Amino acid sequence: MTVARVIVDVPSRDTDRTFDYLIPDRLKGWVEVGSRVAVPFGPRKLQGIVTGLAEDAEVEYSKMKPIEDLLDAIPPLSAELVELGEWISKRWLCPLTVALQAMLPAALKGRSEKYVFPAAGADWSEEETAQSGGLLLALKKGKPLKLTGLLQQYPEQGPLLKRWLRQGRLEERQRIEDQLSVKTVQTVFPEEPAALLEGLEGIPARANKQREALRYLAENNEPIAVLKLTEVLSTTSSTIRSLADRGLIEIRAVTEDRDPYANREFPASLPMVLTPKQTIALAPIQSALDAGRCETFLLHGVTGSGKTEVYLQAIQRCLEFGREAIVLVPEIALTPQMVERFKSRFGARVAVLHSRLSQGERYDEWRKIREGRAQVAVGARSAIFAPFSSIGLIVIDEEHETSYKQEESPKYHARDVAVERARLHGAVVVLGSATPALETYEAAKYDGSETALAGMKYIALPERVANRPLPGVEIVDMREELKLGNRAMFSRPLADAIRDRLAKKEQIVLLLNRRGYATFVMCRSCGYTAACPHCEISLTYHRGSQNLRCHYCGYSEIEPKTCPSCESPHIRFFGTGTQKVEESLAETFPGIRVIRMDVDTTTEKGSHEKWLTEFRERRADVLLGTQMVAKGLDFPYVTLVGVLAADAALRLPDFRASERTFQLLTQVAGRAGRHELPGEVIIQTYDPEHESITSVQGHDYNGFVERALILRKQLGYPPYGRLISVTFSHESVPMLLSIGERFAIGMRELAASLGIRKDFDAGGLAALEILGPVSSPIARLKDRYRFQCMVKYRGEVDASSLTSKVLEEMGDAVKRSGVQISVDVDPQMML
DNA sequence: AGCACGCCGACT
DNA sequence: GTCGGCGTGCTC
Repeated sequence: MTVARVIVDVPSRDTDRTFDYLIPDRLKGWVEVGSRVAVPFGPRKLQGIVTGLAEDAEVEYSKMKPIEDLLDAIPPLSAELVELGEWISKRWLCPLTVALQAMLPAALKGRSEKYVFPAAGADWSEEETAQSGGLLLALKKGKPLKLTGLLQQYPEQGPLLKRWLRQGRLEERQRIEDQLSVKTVQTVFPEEPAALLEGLEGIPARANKQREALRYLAENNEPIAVLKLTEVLSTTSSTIRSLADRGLIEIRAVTEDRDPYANREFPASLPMVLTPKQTIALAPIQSALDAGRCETFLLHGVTGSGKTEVYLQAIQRCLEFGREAIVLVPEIALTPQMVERFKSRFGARVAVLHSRLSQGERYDEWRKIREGRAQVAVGARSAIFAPFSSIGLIVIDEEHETSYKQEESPKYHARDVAVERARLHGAVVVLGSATPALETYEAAKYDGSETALAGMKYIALPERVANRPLPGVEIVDMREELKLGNRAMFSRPLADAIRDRLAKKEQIVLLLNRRGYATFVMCRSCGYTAACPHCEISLTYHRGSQNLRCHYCGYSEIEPKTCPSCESPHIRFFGTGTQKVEESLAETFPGIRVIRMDVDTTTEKGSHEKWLTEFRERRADVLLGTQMVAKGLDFPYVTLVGVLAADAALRLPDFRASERTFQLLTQVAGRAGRHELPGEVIIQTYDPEHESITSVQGHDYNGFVERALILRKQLGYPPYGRLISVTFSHESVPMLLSIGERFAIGMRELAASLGIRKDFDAGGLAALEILGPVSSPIARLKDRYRFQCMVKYRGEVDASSLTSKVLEEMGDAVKRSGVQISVDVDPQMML
């Protein structure tokens, strides 16, 4: 007898295993690995995913319950994606259901809903019916009604409802419901014109609208949406329905895709002639595709070197073999401009997945992929789970971007998932960047790398297309500016350059590197700084709402007029926000047209695109923003890039701070002079000697990275050592410390018992080290104190499974203590 | 994660 | 006596 192994959708350690269910006869042959099912689980009903079919059950038959329902005719996940999910859950230590859930579009995250029904055989007296004030009548109609809805509609009847439920005269039944279904449109299918004209005779003389409709349909003899038809004829749907009753037309519900790009045209584009360098870069990728070899390439190409065209032609090749391709792009760079390049080349074969689509739109794009109507998926991080069946190529553009690591569970890195998924499909991976992550670069350049990326091939694209030069970079020492008496936000060289571009009607991109430099409030008399009462974080000033807000928990308070501590009126807002820069620009350069892009101006759907279009059409002189102006934009008239506060993020307590700064500066510098007009970059800093800044000047990626790698090796940081951070949080510190200590001791003991000693390799790196517990960089969050342990280990140690073993052993004690534990394997942000 | 079961305090 | 507080344990 076949049973289904099911992972139920309960994200906890206790339930992170399969449960066996009988497959009822009516579902035989339909339930497959990857099927989404509704199953009874204890007293409730849950959604689950079938991860296996087996002949023998793990539990005795009497205990086993049948699957109650199959939620989709075609399984939303393939066996391959289920396998990938299992790999993710092991690699990043999360419950399997969390990994599987991440692969489903939000529309399929079924929720269990409860409905109230009259129980079979129950009846009510007339008096009771009257007493219920209509509630009972509504229930007896048989429509599913939710308890919460009933309470809202009949607020007086709470006690009555409760009594009848308790007496069993009313009962609750659960259903698993999708958050949304396929969109359908009522559509008119007319008969042949001749039949329609014949039908005219049978229509009463006074039914003018029906005649009109018939004549219209005889002339335009094709299916049309009911809504559209009523609009064209300025009539109502009852007219149309009458025609249907006469059998002259048929009305059917037709599924319709919500195409987010429906109103846009994409002129077809043909493959461009590659430069000799591009041809050389493409060759090894193509030969791997031709031979069906499963290989990973790092395509290291400077900004403006034409990486995208290389991707496009590799995809072309992949499609010629009848295989599919996934392209990952950082969310922020997934602009219409980017999408257009893919749509122009591959037309309707492209599906686009990103977070600015509505849930419904995303579901439709997802279905296009699963049903084989699209062969290319372009999207942000989660597009790596696109439900293709035969992937030939996975491209990750700007592979160094931190947004490829998901910060919530499952805390996966799309780059690592891509390599694993490619392995399962025998596909080629291309990682592209002007500033590859150190991990990637090391794996591509050196044999014997121990990272998950080891064995990668390195391809360089060191020149811009058409021999365009990389922009000149000038570094301005802001301390000198101060000495010369310039206390403004803009140094003299930058101000001069801005004036020059305004005169020439060229465009400017200004980057305010604001990470670690948030606008905080400080009293100049006593040094008081406004901090969140729930988190150990300074509050950020928001001018629009005139309040102070905590970016972590959302707490807000009104801006203080005097210092809450010493009552001095000299309380000031420090730091430089984009708003302040905008004001300063307006003062310094009267008449300047500025587009400001930051979280405040781009939250609205579509606003991001709107601003960029406006800038492209040269309706503004300056594009001012944070990180988001640095990524992937390509505007021909931008000839000046200015960076304010280049060093702001350098002092963050994160070993990747200088790598990040270098990458950001190089990327933003790359926005200048990408077309005919040459570009110039001016970087303002208080730390002009810092390597991450000076290296940008010489466009010296390799030099910067080689030096950075030496440092990483000395300190045992990635890519040489690897990290797992384990964060403990609780309202009380002693509890935290005791659990944290137990974890650290548990890890050391387990490692020792397995013969993993704190022995050092040739580079002086310990095989496994447990640091902490120490207070987290964010010491308190939402009223919970936070401590963390860092597991630092060499690649050959399977520290993930050690960690998971120790945490499992501690399970009961942890549960009783109420301490929350969060594990981050390969953390990208140390904050 | 829920949800039931179970064992203790403050009310009709 | 009973309503309801939340500790503990299970879910095929």
